[in-house]
Amino acid sequence: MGDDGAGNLLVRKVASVAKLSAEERHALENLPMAVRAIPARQDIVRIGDRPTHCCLVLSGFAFRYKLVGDGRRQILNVHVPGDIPDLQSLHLPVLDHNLAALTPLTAGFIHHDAVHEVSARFPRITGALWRDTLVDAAILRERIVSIGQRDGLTRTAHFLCEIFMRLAAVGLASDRATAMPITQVEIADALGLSPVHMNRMVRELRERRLVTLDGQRLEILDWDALARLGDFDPTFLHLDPGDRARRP
Amino acid sequence: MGDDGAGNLLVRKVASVAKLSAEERHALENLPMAVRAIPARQDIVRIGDRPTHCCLVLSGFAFRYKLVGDGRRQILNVHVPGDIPDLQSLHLPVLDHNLAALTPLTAGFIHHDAVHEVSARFPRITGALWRDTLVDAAILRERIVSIGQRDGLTRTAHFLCEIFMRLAAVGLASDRATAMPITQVEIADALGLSPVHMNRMVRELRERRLVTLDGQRLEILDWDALARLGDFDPTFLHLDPGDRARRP
DNA sequence: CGACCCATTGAATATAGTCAACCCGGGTGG
DNA sequence: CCACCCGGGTTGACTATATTCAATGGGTCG
Repeated sequence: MGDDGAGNLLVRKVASVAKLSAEERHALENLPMAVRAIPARQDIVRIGDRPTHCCLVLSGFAFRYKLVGDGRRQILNVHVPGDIPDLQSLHLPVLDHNLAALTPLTAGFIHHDAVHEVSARFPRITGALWRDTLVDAAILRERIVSIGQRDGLTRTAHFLCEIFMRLAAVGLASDRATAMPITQVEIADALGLSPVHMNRMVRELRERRLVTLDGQRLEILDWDALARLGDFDPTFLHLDPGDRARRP
Repeated sequence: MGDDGAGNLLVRKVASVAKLSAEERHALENLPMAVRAIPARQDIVRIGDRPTHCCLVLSGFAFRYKLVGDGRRQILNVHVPGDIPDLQSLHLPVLDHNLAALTPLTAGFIHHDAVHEVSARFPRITGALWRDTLVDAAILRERIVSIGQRDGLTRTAHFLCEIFMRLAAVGLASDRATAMPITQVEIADALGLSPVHMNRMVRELRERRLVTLDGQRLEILDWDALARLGDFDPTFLHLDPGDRARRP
């Protein structure tokens, strides 16, 4: 039941939207949750599945992806601690994409029934969860814009800004650096670029002294220049003012 | 209050998810709704706005889009009658994209308060509306896959399949044809292709005798071949079995 | 040590973008 | 009534961004 962080991530997420009553907080903290460790690169749920649980990322990164006819992979979104990547399975019974661990992961699995129950008792919790899926959609929209209209370099800069801000919003980034255990191949698959081209874009950003990125750690050397180059406007993240203040 | 179709579109959408009680049906049918006609190409709400109403498309097409730094436009999704394109404004107060009429449009505007109220009284209506935003997100995910991984021809074929099926699902397509008043420039902006290239893709589909498309009407000449070419699997539309049966 | 994954780089190629021109139909105004 | 204009569609020619192919090096882990 992990009160050492597990429930708190949920409480925090919901509390960032609506002030919680003691009752609501109690209900969230006591949601029955099965905590599991998942090795890197392992699928958690697959396209076509009918999940019975929601998956709350406790530590590590997860990602969702789809494969196309000729075997190529598109990564849809990367998920950081505090995210509930498959929340949509509450109302869309069959999964239309895969969810996998990007790094070694600990995740809490909460039965749909339990979520429905809390949600029925506390409308504001429903609202907060719904909102969470809407922010996910907003991120998807911005990704469409990036892939559809921005060139490789802009796209890459934008992505790094986005991930950095999302990590900062959950307290996982320092002023200018954060753990970022994601390979170039994976970023490439997320941005619709080839791995080779991705590598060149990363090199370019490095040579321009905007970031360092080594597969384990992302360091922002010049946030303003990076955001300008990446055409990055954080509105789409719908961060609350408190989180937004944490901008580097 | 338009019982001549207006409320019914809502009733139908919700009823396709959960069997409605007489009470629920009554509440939906009597949602106060301001019906307005909007000329083609006019913005309805803009990025940065804080909408107070939700917009239900009654007839005509709408679309959502974003502009990037250098003026290019990315169309995020096209909306058909029955859609509520800005439902997310219920929980995300500031809009992160624009909504506009693609064709002359009639739309019903329902105050957020009214939606919240019905939603508070009838959890299944909440669920159905939430679900609606989730299907929108599923469409966005598939769009990411298309733009990120599929070449121009595949992408175009996929898009035509998608739109056709969505129109068929709301009864707006015959066996093999449907009204489709969308220009090539708009399809191009939706798929992240240049207008010139879009034109060539349309020509190619026409020359292969898969579709005819003239800016007013889409006719499917060979659904199976088109779906195969477009790598189209309708799972992501999350249509209910009844609608799915209407496959051409 | 060898296998493997990831990063890196050069060279050739391809898909898609840009530029520019032309056509057509419909609406407008002289 | 006809000339003009405008939006949308169409096409050719050229260019560019990004992909593919191929090869190499550096870690890490059995």
